[in-house]
Amino acid sequence: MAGLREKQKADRERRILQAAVTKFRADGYRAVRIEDLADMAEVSVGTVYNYYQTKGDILMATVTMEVEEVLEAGLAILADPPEVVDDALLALIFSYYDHSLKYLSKEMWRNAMALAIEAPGTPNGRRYFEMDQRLAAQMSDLVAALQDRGKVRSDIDPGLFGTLLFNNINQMFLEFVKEDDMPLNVLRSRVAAQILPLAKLIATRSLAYTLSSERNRQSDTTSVGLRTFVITN
Amino acid sequence: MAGLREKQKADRERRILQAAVTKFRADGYRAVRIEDLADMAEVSVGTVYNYYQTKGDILMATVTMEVEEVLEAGLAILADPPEVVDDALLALIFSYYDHSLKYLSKEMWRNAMALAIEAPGTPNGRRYFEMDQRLAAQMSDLVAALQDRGKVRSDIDPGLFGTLLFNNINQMFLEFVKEDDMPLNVLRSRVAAQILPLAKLIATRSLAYTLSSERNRQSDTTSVGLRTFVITN
DNA sequence: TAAAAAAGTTGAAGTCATTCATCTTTATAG
DNA sequence: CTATAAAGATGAATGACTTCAACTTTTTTA
Repeated sequence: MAGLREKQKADRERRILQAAVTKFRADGYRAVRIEDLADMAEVSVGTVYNYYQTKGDILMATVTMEVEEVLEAGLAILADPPEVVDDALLALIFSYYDHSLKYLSKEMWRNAMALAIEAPGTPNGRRYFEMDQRLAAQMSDLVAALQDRGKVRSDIDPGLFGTLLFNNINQMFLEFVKEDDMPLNVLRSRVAAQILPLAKLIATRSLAYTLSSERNRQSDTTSVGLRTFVITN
Repeated sequence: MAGLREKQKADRERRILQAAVTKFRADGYRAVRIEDLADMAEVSVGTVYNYYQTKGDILMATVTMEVEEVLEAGLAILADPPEVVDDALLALIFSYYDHSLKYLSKEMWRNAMALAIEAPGTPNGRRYFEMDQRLAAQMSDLVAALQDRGKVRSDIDPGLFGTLLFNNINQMFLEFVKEDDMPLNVLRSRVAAQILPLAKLIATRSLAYTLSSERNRQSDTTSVGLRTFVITN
């Protein structure tokens, strides 16, 4: 089965992708020419195009690689999430962010996002938005898991709330990659500031709460909800 | 003052922009070559580049034109907004949407957005995000105006809430331009579904409400806030 | 194992955005 | 009004992505 030809093909594709990850990060997606990748991968320009349809495809392949790993890491957190809702949500989100620059630079992310918006109907565009959806779904799964354990109120729709969370962190990630100077810890603290009020809103009542009056409960819930709205986005 | 040279320059720039609006809409931003614009404007390729630094600049000039008119139309609504909060917000938002395709096609919007994300630090990128901010500010102004008239609760921060609204309608607009097939009325109804619960949340209490008990008020507010969260984004 | 077919590689050529040295037009000075 | 200077227009040249007809290598057939 694994004939010579198959082996050579797999090897060439691997070398091209490896060259892309290395060069794109080092010199920037824009600055790297297909010829540079071909040279490093020891193939011709034409061969690069036998494996990837466009330069954008090569970028999207690295994005896919990155996101697959991010989803993998997310599974580990889903399997055994922290007890407290705040911690659980932030653990998943921070694991996303911490992985996000493993293969991709900010410049690469910007170009990938631009590509997806520019041509949403192409295979690349669809693929990007499909990955977004898988991430949003994982977020929803976490909310559902927390709900199963009684940590999240039962009147919350995990799918809708997960999507809301994801849209938020995605928007913040966009602002992060837009600013070359912004360090990861600024992103982290901004996200924490936004997520914590939301987490409070969906969490089941604490013991301290249960002891307080019905009227106070309502009042508290209202003010938290409102504050969250104002801070959100 | 208005020497021959000045007149010719203004005329050439006008012709180039006119050619861009026409051709970009008819054939698509991607498909139109600078040479096509030059031919239609009766100048040379080099001259196009004397007036606009890049092809993206020409696109951004049309976006600017569009948004300036949108802001202008928004001012009229701000001057005398509908009485009811729902109506006022939707009037402004729909006026944005209705104008949005006057000069630009969806394909042009996609390319402009992609451009702004890809190169946020360039004059073009900054310009795009600055226009976003002006629109968000107008949204905030409307909320403030409604608040002055006692239609919006005084504990709402108009700036933050306007930005929240804008981020939402902006995201929905992105989804609209991503789908070539989606008609404007689908966008309108999606936005209405999202905005109405928010409007209810910030509107001052109706007479019926004022007559109800404090406990009911809190309860009602909470549930509206929650429902809104679940629907939002 | 040798010939034929299939699969894959190659780099030169095509296309389009962008640049720049040269030429033309307009304004200014004498 | 002529000569000089300043401003601006021009299109051929450059550089990068992408395509494709010709060439090589691998596999299959007999």
